[in-house]
Parts: sequence; structure tokens; C-alpha cells
Amino acid sequence: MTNSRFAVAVHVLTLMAWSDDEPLKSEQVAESVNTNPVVIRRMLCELAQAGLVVSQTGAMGGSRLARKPGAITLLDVYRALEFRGVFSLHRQPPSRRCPVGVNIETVLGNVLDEVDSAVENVLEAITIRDLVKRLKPCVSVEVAARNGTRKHLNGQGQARLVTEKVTASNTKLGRALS
Amino acid sequence: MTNSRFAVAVHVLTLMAWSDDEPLKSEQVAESVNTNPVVIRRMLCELAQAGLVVSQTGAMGGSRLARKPGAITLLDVYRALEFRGVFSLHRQPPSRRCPVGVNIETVLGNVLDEVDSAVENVLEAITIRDLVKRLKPCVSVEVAARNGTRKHLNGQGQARLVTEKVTASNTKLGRALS
DNA sequence: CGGAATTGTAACTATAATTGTTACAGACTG
DNA sequence: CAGTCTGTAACAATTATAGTTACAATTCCG
Repeated sequence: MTNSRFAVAVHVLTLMAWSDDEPLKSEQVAESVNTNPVVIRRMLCELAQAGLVVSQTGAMGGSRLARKPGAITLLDVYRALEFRGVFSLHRQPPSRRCPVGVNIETVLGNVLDEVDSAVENVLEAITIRDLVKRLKPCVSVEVAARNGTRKHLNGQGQARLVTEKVTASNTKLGRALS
Repeated sequence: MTNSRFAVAVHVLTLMAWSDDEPLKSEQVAESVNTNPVVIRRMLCELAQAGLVVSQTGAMGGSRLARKPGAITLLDVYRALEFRGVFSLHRQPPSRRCPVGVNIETVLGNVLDEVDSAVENVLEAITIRDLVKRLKPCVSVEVAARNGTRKHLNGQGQARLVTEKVTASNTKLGRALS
């Protein structure tokens, strides 16, 4: 798959799990993912339709997980994005005058189903909570490294237009992102 | 995956297995796959580089399997086409200023490796010979049906420019395709 | 209430991968 | 030598994804 939709969706949900129940703005998420906020909102709509996140419009709005991270599997994410399977069949159907062409789609379809099942079994066994857990050791290493080289790693952020009022942007993840 | 390269490659190899050792011309294969001969030749080059087929240039040339169908697994095909894995990571790397973004690629990479392994295990267990076997029952049903409706199903082929000499086109699969 | 902040969404453009097409040089057969 | 094929380059067409701009609708807060 040339596409990173799955990776981005998992990233987004993991970010929300990381930030507990605090709603995130699409702009914050976009900054972490390193893309455009509209791309994120588009994806959040899909995830919301699948019941994985809930969003709120208006000032102080944002999105958060609809369930606990342990109750969201990567299979849920995969299905939310409506992938059609790992491989595709022929774009245009093979010749019906050829004894192989006429039936290869059926046979291949069975193979692709087998592959898809295998993929789904793996994805079903991993939850967003698992990913957060896997993330934590990496991050503490990272934080340790960062403490040793504070001058290098701090201060490379662009100036953010954050007021000093206590807002959602001024909480745990908000600070991490700004 | 939006692409049908895998399906086409498997189709091609199955076709060659079906036709035993008789070399097939790219035009014949293209007719079965319902695409352009150059698309087939391009793919045959990849399969040849991977050691799955051998081709011969010149008159009376064509391509055939380099090994017995039972010695070619779908994993061989998958690898020949150099897929990079079932999913991709982010196109552009996530923010290094975000505690999630900075490590999500590592964590996701592990997940994608797990998925890829699962896919490869399935593909490794299926050979081209298996597919030919799976094909055969379908085809006999098809042949039976065709015999009942011969007038409909015959004669819809375009006129082919086949000489009546005994050529490769005049053998088992050649007849089926013409 | 009115203004500011955010999502949802439409309508584009841009980018990238695959697929399809034309053309032709080089290899092989008879 | 004449005719058949593959290998390959070059380019157009198609499709999916990603990015951008714009704006209506919703919600919060003073």
C-alpha cells in the first residue's frame, strides 16, 4: 500500500490516548502528524462515523476517543478506513475465453481472503492501549536524552500564538506540542 | 493495495503452469489477462530477474516457468514484485517535538512487521501448482457449461492472424486462447 | 447577544503509483 | 534475409492519496 492512511489514523488515536480525555484540536493533531489540519479532520470524520472518536464543534471543541484505548483494536481502525483488502484483483476482468482467465478471479479471491484473515487476526490482537504502552519506554529514553541536550532540542519550535490563559492548549499534551 | 500487480503476476504464472512447458508469447498472455502486451512483458522481466520465468527473444520465442509450478510459492511472487509491505508509514516523518510523534514510527514499524510476517506465512504455503489444482474443478464445470451453449460461446473471438502451420499457437493453450 | 474559535465539508490542485500506448533496437528462427 | 518476438524507453492516461483554500454551522464566553 502506498498510502499512509492507516499509519496516520493509528498515530491520531494513539495521540488521543496519550492525552487522556482532553479534547485535541485538529491543528494540534496536524502538528504532531506533520500535515494539514483538514487532512486530519477528514480522517477524524471517518473515525467518528466508525464510532472510534467523538468530536465537538465550536470554541473549546476538539476530538477525543469514544472508548477507552484498551477497547479500540487496530482492526477497528483498519475497518473504519474501509480498506478493500491487502491486494486487489484485476482492474479489468480477464478474458472469459481463456480457461485460466475465466476462473482465476475466484481462485485468487480465496487466496486474498486468506491473506486478509491473517492480517485481521494480527490487527485484532493489538489495541491502542498496547501502543501507548509500547511507546512509553521509548519516550522516557527520549526525555532522558533531551534533558542532556536541552539547548539543542528546545527552542526549535516556531513561535506559537498561544495566549497564556488556561486553555486546553495549556495542558499536558498541549504543552508537549507547543 | 489499489494495485493489481500481484493478481496479474499470479495469473501469468498460473497460465504458464497450465500450458506446461510450451512457451507463451506476451500477446497471448495479454489476451488472457485482458491488457496490453507491454504491460505483460514488463512484468515478465521482473519475474525473470527473480528467477521465476525464462524468456527467449526472437521468432518462436516466448516465456515459460523457470521451475516446476510446485516450486514457486506466492511468496516468491510477492517478493519478485518488491512490495514494500502491506501498509506504509507516514509519508513525511511526524513532529520530533511531540512525545508521540517522535516514537510512533518505531512502534508502528513493529506492528507492520508483524502484519507482513503473517501475510508472508500465508503466501509461502501456496504454490502455483496449488492454484492450478484449485482451478481445475472450476474449469471442468465451465467446459461442461460451454458445451451446452457452444453457439453462444464460440465464434466471439476476434479473427486471429494465425497461420495454419503447426506453431506454438496451435497447441493446447494456444487453441484455448485463440 | 456578538465575537472568537473549531469542526464539517466542498471544491480544487498537487503528487505519486500504476496502467496503457507507441515505437524501435536487438535477438532468434528458418 | 525476412519475419517474429522480447526488452526497453518514453510518454500519456488513470486512479488514489495528500494538501490547500474557503466558508457555513456550531459552540463557548464575556
